[in-house]
Amino acid sequence: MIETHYNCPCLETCPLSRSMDLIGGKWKMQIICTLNNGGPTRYNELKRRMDGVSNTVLARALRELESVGLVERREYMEVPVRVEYSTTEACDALIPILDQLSEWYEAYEAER
Amino acid sequence: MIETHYNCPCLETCPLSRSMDLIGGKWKMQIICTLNNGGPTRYNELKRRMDGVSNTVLARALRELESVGLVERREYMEVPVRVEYSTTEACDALIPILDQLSEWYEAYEAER
DNA sequence: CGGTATCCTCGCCGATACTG
DNA sequence: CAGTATCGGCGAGGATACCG
Repeated sequence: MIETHYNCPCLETCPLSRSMDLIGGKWKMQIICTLNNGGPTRYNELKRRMDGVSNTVLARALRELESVGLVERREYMEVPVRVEYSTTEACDALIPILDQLSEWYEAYEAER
Repeated sequence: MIETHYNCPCLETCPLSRSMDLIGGKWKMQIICTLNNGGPTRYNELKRRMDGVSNTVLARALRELESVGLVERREYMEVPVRVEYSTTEACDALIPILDQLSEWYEAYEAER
């Protein structure tokens, strides 16, 4: 019998790892949840709701999420300027999966 | 109209964040995938299949996964000693969700 | 209001050597 | 074989000040 290599598919191209590259950071899931719950949200309002995040970090995470198409940034030419962030369709498709992950954790914790 | 606070549920007790505490590190999902694909696996065999992980890091991740009940460690009193790692039931319940996350990524990537 | 610029810290990750 | 001990770097995360 020839020794087969059951190498983990989670190497360079693993879609699971790639997913985590997109939503893995410390705040990204929280941003997604907040935008999903509250709809389009202005920058400072988002920051208030996320209690504890700094400007540097929140702005960076938002830019990254926007650059990969998970969050949409809309700038309204008012004075003072108004900027609203919201989830994209690609992001919305992710929500049910995150919900299941939450449910899994609740069940996991209940049995411990 | 009273201003309601749609504060993100993803604060201290958010099950989503707690899930990530369990499986978030750099290698943990890969360990889970490998054990799920290959069944009970010995330490060095696991290390080989995970191509690139060091002893320090793999052993640490395995201990953490074991301590939270996602991975089981079985030590057989042979000479030389044989140790096999496998997924627990709680971990198995997670697999379908991770599969969905992978599928989401494939769809996401296809549309970009 | 909605950020950027700058600097810093801390802990994850890892290489290497060693051991029961 | 299956790890632990030790040390180090490096980058995500963050505090603070400032800007268009």
